[in-house]
Amino acid sequence: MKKERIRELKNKGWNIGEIEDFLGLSEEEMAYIELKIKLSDMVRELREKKGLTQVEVSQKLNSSQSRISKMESGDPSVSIDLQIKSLLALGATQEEIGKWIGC
Amino acid sequence: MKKERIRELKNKGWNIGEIEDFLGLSEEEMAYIELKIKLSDMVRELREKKGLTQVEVSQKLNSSQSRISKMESGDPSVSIDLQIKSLLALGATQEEIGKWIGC
DNA sequence: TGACAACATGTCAGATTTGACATATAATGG
DNA sequence: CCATTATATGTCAAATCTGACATGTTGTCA
Repeated sequence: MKKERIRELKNKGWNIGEIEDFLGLSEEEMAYIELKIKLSDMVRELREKKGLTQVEVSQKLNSSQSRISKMESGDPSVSIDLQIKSLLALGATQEEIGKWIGC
Repeated sequence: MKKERIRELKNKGWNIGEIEDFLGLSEEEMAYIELKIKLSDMVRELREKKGLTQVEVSQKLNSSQSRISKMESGDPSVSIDLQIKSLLALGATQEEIGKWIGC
C-alpha cells in the first residue's frame, strides 16, 4: 500500500472520486482496485499458461487485442464483468476464481 | 441445472446470445449467470445480516433502491462490478467474497 | 540492421449500465 | 379495513464500457 503504487495507478487513468491524494482513498475503493488487479493478473497468468496470444483470447471473446491488453493491465476502462468473462472463456472454474480472489 | 431454472432466468430478462433453448447455453454463459446469482444471494444475505434496508445500502453506494433490488434478484441490467462494489460497501472482505464464489 | 510478431496506448461511435423516478406489490401493525 | 414500511418492476437520459481501429513500443531471430 505504498504511495508509489497509488501514483502508478493514477498514471494508468485511475482517479477515484475527485480525490487527489492518497489519504482520500477509502478502504472500499482500495479493495475494489486491488481486486481488479488480482483479476488482471489471473487473466494474464492463465492466458500465458495456456500459451495463447492476446489476439487469440480476443477471438474467443469477440473482443479485440487492445481490450485484452488493457484488461491485463487493470485499466479502469475495463469492467470486472469482462475480466470474469475472460477467465471463464480461458477455462477457469468458479472455484479457481474464488481461490484467487481470496488471495 | 434444471430447465425450470433456465425458464425462470429467461423470464427475468436473460436472453443469452440469440439462443432460445436450454441446449444453446454454453458452459461459460451458464457459469457467468451462476456466478452473478451467487453474488446476488451474497449481497442479500449480507445486507439482511446487517439489518439494513435496500434504501440504506443504496445510500452507501450513491445508488438507488430500485437498483439494489434488481441487483439482489440477479437482473441482467446489473453488472458484476456493481455487485462487487456493494459487497465491499457492506464490509465484505476479499477473502469472504472469494470463499463465496468458490462455493 | 530489418522484418516480424506480440503487446501497449489512444481515440471514438455505438452499446450497455447507471441513478433517478414513478408506480406497483407485499408484509406488518393497528 | 387502512397506514406504513420494505421491496419489486418499468422507463429513460446520462454516464460508462465496448469493439474496432490506428499507431507506437518491445522483443526476437536472422
